[in-house]
Amino acid sequence: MNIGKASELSGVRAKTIRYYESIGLIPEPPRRESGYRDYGLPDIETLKFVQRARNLGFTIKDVSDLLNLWNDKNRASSRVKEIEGRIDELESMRRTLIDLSNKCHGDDRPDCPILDDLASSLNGNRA
Amino acid sequence: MNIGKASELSGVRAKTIRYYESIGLIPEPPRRESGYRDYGLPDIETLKFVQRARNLGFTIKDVSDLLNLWNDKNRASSRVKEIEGRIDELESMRRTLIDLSNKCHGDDRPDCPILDDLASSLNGNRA
DNA sequence: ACTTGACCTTCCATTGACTGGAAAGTCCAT
DNA sequence: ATGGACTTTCCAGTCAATGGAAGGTCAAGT
Repeated sequence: MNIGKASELSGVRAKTIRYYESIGLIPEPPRRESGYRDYGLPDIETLKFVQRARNLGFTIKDVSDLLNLWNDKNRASSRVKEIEGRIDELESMRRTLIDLSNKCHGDDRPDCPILDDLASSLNGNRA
Repeated sequence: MNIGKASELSGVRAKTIRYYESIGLIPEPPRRESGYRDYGLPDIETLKFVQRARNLGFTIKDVSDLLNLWNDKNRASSRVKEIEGRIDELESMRRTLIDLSNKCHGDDRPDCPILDDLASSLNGNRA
């Protein structure tokens, strides 16, 4: 598939995919006759993983290490699934906090209702 | 206290503290006769908060919003304590993953013992 | 009083991780 | 065969720091 599709499926901008390739974080995909990059489904998984780790504030170096680990151990250890699950949780909490700050912006009431949303979302994650 | 002490207590580099001040993320502290910045304990709390949020991948803009929220609602809502607790969890998980990738570096065994550490640390967080 | 070394100041340059835009090539539907 | 949406490379700009130079301050030691 073309870079545009890969971008759409992975959630990583085409520009950023090329950048990740340029710094060696992800491997160079094969090219078509035209010179267009050609990605497969495993590449999408890798890109998603990178995306999630970067969103959580890991550096490119960190991600590179995590990626090696993930490639080595993935499909061999079910614990990697746990790591992924945890990353999912981190992400959703992060988003919750961002929503919180966006929606509550300018709302000075000490009992801002978004805090209720947050509370239930947090309970949802924990329970 | 001087910027060095503030840096030590907050975990934010002196350089970065000045930078945060320069972009208006944190207020300008009073100066001594010498021109030295003079910080108090509440400033340390603010810096710690900023530090934690930045480590989790929030942008400066996000942090600025979260900081407002935190200032407004803090000491008024116990739910902010929940947010803080969650941020603590996020941080420790993040560190666990970084340790994982550092320590397992070069270790190809499919049963890398660090994964055991991770598993128990994750269980510790969940239970 | 003077020196030494660790601190502080500002300012400017550089880094890391993108992001935007130009200029040009490719693909495909009308 | 033409228009529009894709793709390519390359170079410049942004954001969030970080490094380093040049110089001022402070407390301790001699």
